[in-house]
Amino acid sequence: MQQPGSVRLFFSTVWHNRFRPWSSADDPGTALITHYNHKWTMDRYIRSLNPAQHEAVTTTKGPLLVLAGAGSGKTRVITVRAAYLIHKGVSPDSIIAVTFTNRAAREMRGRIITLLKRKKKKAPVVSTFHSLCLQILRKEMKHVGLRKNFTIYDTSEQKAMLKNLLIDIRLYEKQFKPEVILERIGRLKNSFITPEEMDNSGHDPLSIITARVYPEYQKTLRALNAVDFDDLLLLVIELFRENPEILEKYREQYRYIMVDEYQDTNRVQYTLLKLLAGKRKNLCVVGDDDQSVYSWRGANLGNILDFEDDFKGTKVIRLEQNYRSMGNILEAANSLITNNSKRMEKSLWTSDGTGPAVKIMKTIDGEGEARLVVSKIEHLMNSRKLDYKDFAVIYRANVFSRLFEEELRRKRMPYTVVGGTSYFDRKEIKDLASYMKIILNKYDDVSLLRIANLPRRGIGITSIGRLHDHAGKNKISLLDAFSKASEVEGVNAKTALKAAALADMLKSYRSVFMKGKDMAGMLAELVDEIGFYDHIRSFYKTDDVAVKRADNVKTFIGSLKYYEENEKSPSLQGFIETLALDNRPEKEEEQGGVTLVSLHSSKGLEFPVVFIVGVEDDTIPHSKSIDEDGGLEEERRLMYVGITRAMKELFITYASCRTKYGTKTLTIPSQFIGEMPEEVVEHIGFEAPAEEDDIKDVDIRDDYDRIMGILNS
DNA sequence: GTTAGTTCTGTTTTT
DNA sequence: CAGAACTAAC
Repeated sequence: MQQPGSVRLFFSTVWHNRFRPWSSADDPGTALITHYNHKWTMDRYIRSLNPAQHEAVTTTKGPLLVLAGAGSGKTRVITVRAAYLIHKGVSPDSIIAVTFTNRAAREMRGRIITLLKRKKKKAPVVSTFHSLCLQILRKEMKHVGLRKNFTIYDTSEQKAMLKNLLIDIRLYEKQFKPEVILERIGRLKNSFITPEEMDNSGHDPLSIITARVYPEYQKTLRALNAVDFDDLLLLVIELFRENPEILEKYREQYRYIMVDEYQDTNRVQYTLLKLLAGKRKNLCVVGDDDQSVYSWRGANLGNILDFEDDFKGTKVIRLEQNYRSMGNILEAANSLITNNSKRMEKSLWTSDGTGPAVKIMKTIDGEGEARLVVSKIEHLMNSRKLDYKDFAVIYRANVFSRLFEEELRRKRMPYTVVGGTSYFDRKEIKDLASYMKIILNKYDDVSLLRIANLPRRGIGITSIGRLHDHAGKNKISLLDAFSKASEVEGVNAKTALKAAALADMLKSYRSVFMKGKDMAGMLAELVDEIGFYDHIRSFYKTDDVAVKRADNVKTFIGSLKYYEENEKSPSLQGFIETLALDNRPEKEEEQGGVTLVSLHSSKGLEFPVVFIVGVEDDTIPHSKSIDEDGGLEEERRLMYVGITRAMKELFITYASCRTKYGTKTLTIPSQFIGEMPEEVVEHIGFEAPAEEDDIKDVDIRDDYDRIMGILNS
């Protein structure tokens, strides 16, 4: 039942906390929980929820679909629900919460732990789909066709492997790039089509090549004792289907399943959930169809739209009260999203004030846009006593970040770029990781190929090719072929010696690493032995770049050390898996600067002041998306996600001229701008001056002051 | 086997 | 324009 009194009390507390003028972007839930931890009991947590949230938390049996609009306390529902279940006597071991990203998992785990602190109860498992599956595979290894120490291939390794394969079977054609074929294969795998069931009736060349290559691809992966990301889930599903008793074991184990960001699940993940839920069907999924922006990656909106049909007796709960954004922002978002036809009807509301209008600003070009946004941030910081971290600049494509980075650097303002090239994707890191992978898994030809002549040790592609062929013919691993290089035809004695030496070295490191003692020290030694720093110095022409790359290597060694010190039973395999599955540096600390982030990765974040930039036709919606089925609607959802990140103030900017691929192009404003109601927006035409000091012309000066006046009022 | 010059191609991104 | 990938000449 509803508890009006306490609801009121709770929200006024939150409001107070949150709307202390320009307070930080803390989530109200977290802030409250940490702050009042000492006196809030579970009962009060429960009563502090609004009626819909309350119902979601206390409905513990059967299938439950929570349609949670942006900023409606979705994560809070999951965390409090977990705590509630435990409070009701459910063992923490019986509960599992599944997320997509490690970031989300970490955050959720942290919040649940906070909630449970008083009770000193063990926290339930919070895991991503992939790490959950990896764990299961590891435990049930003997039932799966994998050998010990198998390797997980990331996208680039997948690509490298496929390319080699294509060359081997003489199907490598430039017009059919490995990544395109890989995408096809991925689609097949995620539709549960095995190589044997492959439909060979395709007519176009790409289909023919895919049909031909897919079985080989899968065979090769197994030969290399490797799996790709899709396999992690598929192998578990296969395991469950072939071994009902094992499935039963996990069903008994995980009696309560919760899924976050359910709109992002693909068919395979959904199947896995169905299998795990079993007859009990204690499956609680939380998501927002309006925030589904990953369909290009296989996310299936059908999963959310069909949930009710698939699980008979599903209880559907809508969370429509928004605790994040002011009225005008919400209104703009609501109005925009109603232009989508395929969606579950819901409408966000707030009991908060309307707040300032959504400001739409036009600038002459991309550079002017950056100057305008940055100077606007400067002004707001001073006038509203805001911090750098209260601002976010959100763009459609990562290339946009550069303009803003340059401008922020020029003004010496701190900033953090979210996403982009990850630290572990750096070449030098991947090189070292390949060394570690081949040391761990001697069948991992892809890794050996990568480092065979890196640093240069005189083993050229011709010799490598011969060794590779030899390995293929004799059905031995490439590493073994290296060891016996002298027996291989066409490899000259000198080269053979070098190859054998490399193999020896790798094998000797294997025994050392396997002891699991001071692996960081071992790695440092390895780096030394192969002369990696010299290699970096010669590879990168300029000194400062080389120094930076060398620093990355040191950081990498440091992260291994960190791993060893913080892991209960550290192992080489464990570290490499962390690398593959949790692709983030250890210290992902918020540096407290202005946040630069793509629309996609802004999902789940919130900021008092948000600038969505480059809101032009062909950018949002992106020209490449509109041809695709439902592409426009997905782009609209993307815009919706961006808008709903803003708490207090939202700026939407576009430039009338933009440099694309080195040429200036005239642009037109995005159609989405017109889809927001006139009552909540304010248009400001504005040409940013090059620099405040450069303004000599009085007219421009006046104009600048006038518009700044409007903006700051 | 290595290196320097040339062509091509540009979303989004987690695991 | 800029980075990757590829080709042709040392």
